[in-house]
Amino acid sequence: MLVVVALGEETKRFSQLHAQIAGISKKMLTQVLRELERNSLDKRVVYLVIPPMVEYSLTPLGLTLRELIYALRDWSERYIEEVERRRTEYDQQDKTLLQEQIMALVQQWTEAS
Amino acid sequence: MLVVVALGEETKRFSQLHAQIAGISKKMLTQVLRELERNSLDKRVVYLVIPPMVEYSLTPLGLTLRELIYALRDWSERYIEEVERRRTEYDQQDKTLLQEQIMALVQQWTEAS
DNA sequence: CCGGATCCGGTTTGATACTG
DNA sequence: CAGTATCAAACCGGATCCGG
Repeated sequence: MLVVVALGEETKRFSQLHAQIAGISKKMLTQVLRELERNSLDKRVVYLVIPPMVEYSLTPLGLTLRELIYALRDWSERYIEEVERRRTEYDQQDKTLLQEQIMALVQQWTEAS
Repeated sequence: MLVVVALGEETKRFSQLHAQIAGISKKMLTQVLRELERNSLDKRVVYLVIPPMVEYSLTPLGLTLRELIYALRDWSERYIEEVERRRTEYDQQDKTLLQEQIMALVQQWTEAS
């Protein structure tokens, strides 16, 4: 998905994509690009020069999918803060419950001794 | 994702969801539902009865996400055939190449002997 | 009925080195 | 530059048993 976003409107080279997508390995990038190509979502053009040059671009089909991915990205950007806030609450709630359970155990122990 | 679609508009019980989503294990369903709950995308209501009864429903936030998921589902339904057709072509192309390579090897071998 | 806990094989991934 | 090859490590996801 990030790959489709990274491709954007333009044709890009392998190393450009690799630099643009933080933390992806060459292996994974290759794998994803090949799979997209297989599904005809992107196009791969190899120039027979030295050093090698390979360009990737979205197909018309890929472009239609990109719109949806943009919508997802916008949703994330809009709600990411709320989700993270809620998640923190949820996790702390768990922590509170755990504390209560521990306190209960301590109490039982003190009563028993 | 399928879980969000399955939840739809209504409140549903665990076993309903489990029956509705083909091939998901209880473990996975539980895991997904808990993660969604953690991100406040669904709500979990436990009734303290025997046998247990647990109901799940989408939160307002979850409802906004559901719209996007519907869009993705529609995209899939619309283009799935094209993608599969292209994929088949792509794979057969590979097979053809492989055959050519094998033929070339056979030729070399027959020439050598 | 709705899970939690544990084990366990298979897939995926990262790291590293290498190549035309 | 744009990958491929190989191996170890991490991460699932399923199967099974248990428990309120």
